[in-house]
Amino acid sequence: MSQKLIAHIKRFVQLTDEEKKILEDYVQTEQYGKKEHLLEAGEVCSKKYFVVNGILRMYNLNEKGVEQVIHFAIEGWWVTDFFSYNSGKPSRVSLQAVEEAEVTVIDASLENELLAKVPKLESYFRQVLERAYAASLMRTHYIFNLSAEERYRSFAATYPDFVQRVPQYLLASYLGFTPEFLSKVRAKKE
Amino acid sequence: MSQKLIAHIKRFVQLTDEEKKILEDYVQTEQYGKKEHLLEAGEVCSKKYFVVNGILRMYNLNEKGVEQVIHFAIEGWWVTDFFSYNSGKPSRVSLQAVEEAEVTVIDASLENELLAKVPKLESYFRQVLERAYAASLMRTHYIFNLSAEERYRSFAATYPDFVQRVPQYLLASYLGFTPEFLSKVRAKKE
DNA sequence: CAAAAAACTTAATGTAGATTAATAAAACAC
DNA sequence: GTGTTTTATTAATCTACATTAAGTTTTTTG
Repeated sequence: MSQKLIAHIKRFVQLTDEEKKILEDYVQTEQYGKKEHLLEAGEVCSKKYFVVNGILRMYNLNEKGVEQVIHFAIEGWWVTDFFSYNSGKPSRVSLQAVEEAEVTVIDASLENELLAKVPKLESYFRQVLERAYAASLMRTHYIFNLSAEERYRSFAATYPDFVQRVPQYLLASYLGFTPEFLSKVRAKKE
Repeated sequence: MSQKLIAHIKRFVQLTDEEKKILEDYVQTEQYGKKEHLLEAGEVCSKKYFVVNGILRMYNLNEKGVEQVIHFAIEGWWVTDFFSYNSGKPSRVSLQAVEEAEVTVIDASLENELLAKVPKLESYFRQVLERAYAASLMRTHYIFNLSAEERYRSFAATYPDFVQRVPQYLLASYLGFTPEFLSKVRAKKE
């Protein structure tokens, strides 16, 4: 198991060596190539993914058949479709590696057992979710209060490296406008 | 303490009578009149609120000084500003009762103690957050994939009662368009 | 219940960003 | 390294919704 997950957990709760060992028994590492899918819409999402390296995107299709990026996950983020994961129903979203990615995985069938053995992880996941939820609310706020151009400039200023790593049409989709528009904005002045 | 919180918790974890008693020692009930503030931007948000009755809104001011509704909380929802709550820094959002509201409150200074005594609540809050987070991601998806008019119609179809209870200009703000536009949409056909 | 404030409506005008379409440049595959 | 696919650019036209502003209805308050 990657040390990155251990390091991440350490920022929220302190595990004993014993607990770390137990954790290692319950997670696996997986590798995905560029554009490979971790989950396709229609399948049940039975795993939670921690991104060790690379970038994932969660997306789905709108009525017009256009792919809409709901979310990016980068190093140090957890992703899953909680709707599907918790209900066992087929997912309506897909999860794909934008670039080559390494992930640490926990399976739904094992999670409760793990959490029972290492209750500190309940606290860890709760805290991680608090941050993710707060960030998601803030994103909504930005969507409504910034123009498309402002959204791009503010995002690019906050995540300059990320903006370089990800294809422009995916970034445009994530920020809620067209690639053509992003192209125009970039032409103006970087 | 209201039975509604107990009932809500029961949907996620099973508390013993002993645990319920402990919980009661750590929470309080508060009552807020219409338009009364639970939290004002600039203050530190040191509480988590569970809505027993009524409607709360979380909002902040954009650069133009216009109030933007970030979130509504109705019966059975928890709200807080996690940024402020977890960091102790002043909040940038306000929390206000839209209509007379009764809330069950837990204080930040007591929460860890309570969670230590009743670890099941870690699990409860984790599960509640998973839902809230998933809902927030879905909202983002709707914002980008539905037109303003579709967003209103879909929201009104899903929450017909809520749409009646809340002033139109707040609903418009929450859905990300102007009250004038909502007025026009409603005039067309309900 | 009268006056003031708050919330809602209507209509004219303006604009950010979508759409379409065609071309160009990268990235990929054999 | 040449052909093919994927991604990015540019420009003309179009539209959903914002803005402004004036008027109306509803709610609140003393």
